[in-house]
Amino acid sequence: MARKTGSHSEITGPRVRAAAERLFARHGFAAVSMRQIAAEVGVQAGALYLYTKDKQALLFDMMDAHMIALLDAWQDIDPGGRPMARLEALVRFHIQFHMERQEAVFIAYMELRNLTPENYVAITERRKAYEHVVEGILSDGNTVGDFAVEDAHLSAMAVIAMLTGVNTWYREGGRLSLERVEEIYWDMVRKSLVG
Amino acid sequence: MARKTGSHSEITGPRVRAAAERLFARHGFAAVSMRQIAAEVGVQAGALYLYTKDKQALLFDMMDAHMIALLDAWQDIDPGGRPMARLEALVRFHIQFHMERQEAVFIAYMELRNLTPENYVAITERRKAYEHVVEGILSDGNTVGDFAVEDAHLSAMAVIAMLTGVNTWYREGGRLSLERVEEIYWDMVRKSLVG
DNA sequence: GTCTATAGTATGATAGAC
DNA sequence: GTCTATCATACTATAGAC
Repeated sequence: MARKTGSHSEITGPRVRAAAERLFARHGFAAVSMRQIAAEVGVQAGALYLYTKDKQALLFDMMDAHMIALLDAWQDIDPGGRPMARLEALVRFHIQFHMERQEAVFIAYMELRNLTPENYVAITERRKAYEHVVEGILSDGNTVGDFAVEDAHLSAMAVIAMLTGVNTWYREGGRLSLERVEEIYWDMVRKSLVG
Repeated sequence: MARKTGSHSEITGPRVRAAAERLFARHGFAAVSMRQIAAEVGVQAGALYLYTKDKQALLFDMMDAHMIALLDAWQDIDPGGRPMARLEALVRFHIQFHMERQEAVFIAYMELRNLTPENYVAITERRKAYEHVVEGILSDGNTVGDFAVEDAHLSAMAVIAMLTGVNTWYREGGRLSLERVEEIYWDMVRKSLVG
């Protein structure tokens, strides 16, 4: 019992980050005030600075955590083996991971321009690392004959844009289950990459 | 010579809209002040209200004009005839149109959440009209045997996301000409939609 | 048509009481 | 750890001079 009564650092910290993520996703980083975030958490504006250096750090930390989570999760799931099998796993993983974190994904795409130059570089590096994963699978697939793409980088960008686009239109409880969506997207992706 | 000396309404109005578009695209609607727009144009902040009702109207008007331009331009270009030919025309048109108006496209996607509820509905209706164009071509293509898609709406959304994604990575003077990019994207789109 | 001045309010961040 | 109070600054929009 070394901790003081009334110390909620481990509870309030995550709540601040969650509130900021929700509000940034809904209204945009620039449109949200520290007072709004504080109100959502149930503390005063000044108290937020116990959990974050400033508003910029709040944004950067959540974007960086998101990108790291994306890269780590793929590392864990990557089945290895044939490029065709790896890409199918990636398509399903990408759709699931992005649908489960709609708010973080939204922020990661929309708020790049609100990062300081150094923070922008850091996040862009992480994004490139993910794009490189996809590009690598397509290149390998070209080599072993699983795919026949003219330009692995272009095709990687096309595939990523297509998959992330699910977030903009899919709504739970609609006509199609997410599993069905994964199925059809994988079918489209596969066909688009073979001779 | 009915106009007063010093009257520049027809000149300043468009300059205000152009400056706003440039600044909103670069920094985001919420992050841009009326003072910044005025400075860019070379007038005082108060003078902007001669050319727009308020900041919201500035945003809505540019988004609405963009969506109308998109729909009108396709109407003019649509070759009719077989769905396969129409879709190829649309793929090339979409890439070209969106690449030529990067700032307007960026705003149309990013600033939806900064529209008032009524304005949001209006823009969303225009967007749906465009999506309906693509979906219609795919449905017709299913009927006449040009395409074999399981769900025309899903495939329309997938195609649109893929094509608009070009804006996020293509840079003029890079490895590939835009014509080459159109070629490869059309190849991917076509293959993804046939048996 | 554009200016200056200003009303009224909100902002990010900090200092110091408890 | 959280509060209140506050600094210094910025904001949108309007009024009224020219």
